[in-house]
Amino acid sequence: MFEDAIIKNINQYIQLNDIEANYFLSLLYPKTIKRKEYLLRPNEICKYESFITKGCLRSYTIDDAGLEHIVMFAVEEWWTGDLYSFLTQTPGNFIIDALEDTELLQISKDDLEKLYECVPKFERFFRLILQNAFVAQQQRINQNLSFTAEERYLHFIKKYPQLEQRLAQKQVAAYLGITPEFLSMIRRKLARK
Amino acid sequence: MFEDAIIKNINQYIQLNDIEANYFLSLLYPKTIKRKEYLLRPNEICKYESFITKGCLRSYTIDDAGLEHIVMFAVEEWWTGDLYSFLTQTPGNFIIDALEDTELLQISKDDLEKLYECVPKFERFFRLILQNAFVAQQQRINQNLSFTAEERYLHFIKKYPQLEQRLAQKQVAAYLGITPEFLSMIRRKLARK
DNA sequence: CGTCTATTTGAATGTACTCAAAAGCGGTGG
DNA sequence: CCACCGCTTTTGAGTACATTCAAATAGACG
Repeated sequence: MFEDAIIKNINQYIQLNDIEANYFLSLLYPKTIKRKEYLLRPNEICKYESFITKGCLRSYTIDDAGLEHIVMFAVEEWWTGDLYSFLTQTPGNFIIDALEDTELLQISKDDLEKLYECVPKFERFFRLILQNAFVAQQQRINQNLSFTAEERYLHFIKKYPQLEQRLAQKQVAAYLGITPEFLSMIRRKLARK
Repeated sequence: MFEDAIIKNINQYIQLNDIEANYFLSLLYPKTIKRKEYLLRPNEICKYESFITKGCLRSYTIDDAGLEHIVMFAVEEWWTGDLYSFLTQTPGNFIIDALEDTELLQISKDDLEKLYECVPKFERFFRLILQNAFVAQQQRINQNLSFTAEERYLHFIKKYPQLEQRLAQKQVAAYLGITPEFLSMIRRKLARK
């Protein structure tokens, strides 16, 4: 059951009894999206935070020149969404679409607020999730400031070895902040060694 | 009183009664550090998260070439610390020092855990703080990917107009991810318009 | 199998860096 | 109060990392 995965995941952070777990599950909407379909279209309001049970998504922007820049990937056991848009319920900056056929469990802002009221332990759960995400982002910012493109690439494949297999190089380049051509050159150079 | 500032700040997010507020205040250690002194030395374990009542700090790394890269500034009403080091109580990656004479209120990890137990509302408080920090970081990552140095500079002075006044250009450059020389060129070019 | 997209390769270009030196600024002590 | 010292900022020339544009090749999907 897809519901098992999310409860198991949550139990790594907080302890839920059956009533709490079932209440939480009752708030979730399952959704499937196919590869290349949108979870969040440009300028759309983000109505749900989504927990991924299967598949892979990217959150990205498109700049004035039409180039895509990937802010995050999300795979199984990760939460995704445009948090700013979700919190403010105003149109966001990010676009989210599927890089693989994907299955999600979604929770709306109202239901999440209710959940915080009824089961305050979830405040803790999402605080812990956010702490981890904050630390990871801070490290990424530091790397973007400190590392060359080649160093960032080497760090990426070391940190997420399984993820690189699932992604087109183009997507990796858009995440690292370089052009696909330059990533291709970096890989050629590394392969010659 | 410096204690007023932090309670006022917290009351913007959660409602504390006097008992809760006083309990929280009892867990805080005041500290002052002078300009150029360290809050966190290289490879030191981060024992406290710190709320700034006066002054300005920077969290940064030094790369192999000896260059400094600033991950965040922190001024009045902000929390700072090396969250990874604080959570794991292992040596961290960041160095924190004061850019101005600074006054802080510090809380230890043990006391913070106690606080979460005794006053669970603080789970909510720090979740909300982290949400905001997460959103801000995500936007910064996107800008580092999408914008030129000039665009990043213009965005920075627009977003933190009062902060630029307090910082040496060198520090701004280390935050934007460029050399001081190049920031100087950007400013000259902008001034000519 | 054919079409469309991703990847590779190369040449020319641009953005930002390095190194070096001069000028400016702020704090401190005489 | 001025002079000096150290650090920051400015300026310029040469360089390196990464991009752009274009074309060829490879690969994925219907």
